[in-house]
Amino acid sequence: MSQITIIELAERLGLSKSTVSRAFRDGNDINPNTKERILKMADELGFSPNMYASNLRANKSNTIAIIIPEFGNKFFSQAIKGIELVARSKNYHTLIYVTDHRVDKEALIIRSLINGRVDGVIMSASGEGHDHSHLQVLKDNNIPIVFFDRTYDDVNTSYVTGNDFEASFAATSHLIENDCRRIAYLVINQNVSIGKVRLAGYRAALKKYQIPFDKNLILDTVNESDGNMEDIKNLYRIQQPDGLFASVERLAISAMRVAKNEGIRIPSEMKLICFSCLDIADLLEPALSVVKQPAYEMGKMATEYLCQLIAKPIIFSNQEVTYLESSLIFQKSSKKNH
Amino acid sequence: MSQITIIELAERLGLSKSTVSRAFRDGNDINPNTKERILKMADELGFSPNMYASNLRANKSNTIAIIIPEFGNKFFSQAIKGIELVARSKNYHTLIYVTDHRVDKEALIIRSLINGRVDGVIMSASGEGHDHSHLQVLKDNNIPIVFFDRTYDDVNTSYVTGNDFEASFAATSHLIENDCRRIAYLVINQNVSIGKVRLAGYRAALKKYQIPFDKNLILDTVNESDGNMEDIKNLYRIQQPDGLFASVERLAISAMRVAKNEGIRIPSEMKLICFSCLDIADLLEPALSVVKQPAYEMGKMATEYLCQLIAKPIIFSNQEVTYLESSLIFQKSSKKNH
DNA sequence: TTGAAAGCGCTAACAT
DNA sequence: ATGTTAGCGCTTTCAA
Repeated sequence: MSQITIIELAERLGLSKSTVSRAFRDGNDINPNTKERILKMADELGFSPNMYASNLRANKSNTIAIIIPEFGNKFFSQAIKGIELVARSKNYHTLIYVTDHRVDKEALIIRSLINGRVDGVIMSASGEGHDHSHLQVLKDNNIPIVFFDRTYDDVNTSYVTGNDFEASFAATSHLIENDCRRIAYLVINQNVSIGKVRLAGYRAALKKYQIPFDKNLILDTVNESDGNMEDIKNLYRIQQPDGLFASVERLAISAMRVAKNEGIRIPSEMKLICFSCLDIADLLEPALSVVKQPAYEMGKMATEYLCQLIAKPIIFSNQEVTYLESSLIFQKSSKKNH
Repeated sequence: MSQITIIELAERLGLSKSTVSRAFRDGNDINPNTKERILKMADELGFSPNMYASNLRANKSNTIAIIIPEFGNKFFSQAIKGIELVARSKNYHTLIYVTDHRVDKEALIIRSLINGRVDGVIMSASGEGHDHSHLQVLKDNNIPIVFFDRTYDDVNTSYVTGNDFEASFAATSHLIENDCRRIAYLVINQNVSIGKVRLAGYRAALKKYQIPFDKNLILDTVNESDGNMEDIKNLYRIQQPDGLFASVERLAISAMRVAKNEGIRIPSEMKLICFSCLDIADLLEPALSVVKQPAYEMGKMATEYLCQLIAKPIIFSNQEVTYLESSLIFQKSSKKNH
C-alpha cells in the first residue's frame, strides 16, 4: 500500500492540500460540494488524515490513560467500562495501564505519558509508598488527572470515590446489630486511602456501640491469596473473631476459603461482610453481604470530570471530591438466625 | 509550563538539536559523555521527546489496540492482563475498546485505528453479522491483527483460541457419564465462532454415546440476563433437560438463578457445566463445574504473536491458529450422587 | 562525533 | 471558497 496523503488526494482532485484538509475539519469555510467530492474520494481510497501530523500541529492527542492497580475484580472492570463508554462518546481513545499495586510501575507509566501522548489521566492509586512526587510531571506538563476510588493523601488532585466512611460505618454497625462483638477488620494497607477511610468508619461504629477498639483485630495483610489465607487463618485461631469486615473483596474471598477449609460456619460462628462489586454474591454459599460501590458510575463521572478539566484552558482547579453512594446488600453471610 | 523541545535543550547545552535527538535513540553515533549530559539535563527539566513528532517521522506508533466485545467476565479481564503485560514489556502502549457485541461499533472502532494510530490490533470478535469487510482496511493499511477466542470464519487471519471442540466434547461426555440424557446446550450465537465450535463438540459427544441430537434442546438466547433467564426457564419447563451445558459463563449464572427461583435442585435434578474463567466457582452453591480457558496465556500469546507480525517487514503470513488447552474442573454442579 | 538542512503530513493564518 | 505558505518537533541523510 502506498502512503496516501492529502497531497495525493489534492492532486487527484485538482485542488490544494489546504482545501482537502478543510474537508476533514468542521469549519464552514469550504464549499459543501467540494467537501463531498473530497470525502467521497477519500472513502474510495480508504484514506483518513494521519493523526500524528494532526496531533503534532494541534498539540492534542484525543487520548486519555487509565491507570489501575489491578484487573482482579468486577470493580475495576465496571469502572473501565464506564470510562471507555464516556471517553468514546467524546471521541477520546483510551489507553490502559496496570500497576500491579506498585508505585514504581506507576511512576514509570506516568513518565511515559507526558510528551503529548495523552490529554488527561484517570487513575486509581497503586496504594503504595509515601512519595508520590512522580505525579508532579503531569502538572508540569499541564496534563490533568482525576483519581477514582483510591487516591493519595499527599497529592492535591480531584477524585471521585464512594462514601466509604459512611458505608464502613453502616457495614460495621450491621455486624454489631447482628450480635458481633469481636469484629476483625481485614485490609491490604491500612495507612493508605481507602484502607484508612474504611478503617475510620469501622472504628466510628465500634465507638458508637461502645465496643472497645482492639488493634489485634486489625489484620493488615498481603495481596496474594496464599499469604492472606494464612494470615486470616491465624487471626481466626488466635483472636476468635465473631465477625469479619473485609475492606476489599479479595480478602473476603480468602476468608470464605479459610472458613471452608477450617470448618468455620458462616454466619453462625462468624459473620462476614465486605466491599465488593461481585455480581454473583447471591450465588455464593453463604450468600455474601456486600458494600457495593457504583463502579460504573464512578468511571463515567471521573471521565466526565476529566474531560471538563481538559477542556478548560488553564487548570487552576481546586481539589474537587465527589462521593458516590454505595449500596449495602445484606445477605446470609452477615445475618444472625441463619 | 513552557513547551520544552530538543531545541531548547540544545541551546542550553550549546549543542545542535540533532545531537540532542541522538541522545534519545539507541545508535552509537554519539559521544557517551555528551549523551549522558543531555539525558541528565532532560531529566532535570522533565523533558522527553514529543512522540507525535517522532511518530510522524518514524511512521510507527508503538501502540496496539485491544478490541473486545465486553468486560463482563474474568475471561476478558485475564486476557487483557496478559496482553497489557506483554505489550508493556515490549514497550507498547495499549488502547482498549469495547464493542458491546456489536459489529457496527467494531467497524467504527477499526476505522478509527488506521492513520497510524496503532501498529497492530488484538481482537476478540463481536460475534455478530456475516459481513466483516470492515477488517479489510487494516490489511490495506498494513496493520496486522490477531484474534483471540472469538474469530470470524470469513476472514483469514491468525488467532489464538482454546481447544474448544475437545473441551466441549469432554464436558458433554462428562455430563453423559453422570447420567444426563437430555442435555441442553445454551449459547448466544450458535452460528458464529465459539458458539459453533462448542456446539460441534457437544454434538460429537452425543453421537459417541448414541444419544440422538434434539434441536429443541439447543437454546440460542440473548446476552441480557433478563431475557436469557426467561428463555432458560421456558426451556426447563418445556423440555425438562437433565443437564445444561452453557457455552458462556453468563448463561450458566442465569441458569443458576433460574434454578434457585424455580426450586430446581442442582445437580440432583439437573446438572450444569459451562465455559468460564470464574475464580470462585468453588464457592458457589453448588460449586460450579467449569471448562476453564487459559485466558491470561491466551492474551500473552496473542500479543507475542502480534509483535512478531509487526516486526516483520511485509505481512504475508498465512493464517496461523494456536490452540491452548483448557482445563476441566468438575465440581458439585455436574456430578451425580450429590 | 557533531552540525546543517530537508522534510514527515498536516493545519491555520493570511492572501486572493 | 480556495490557494499559499510557514511551521508543529523530531529524525536522518549528508557533509564537516
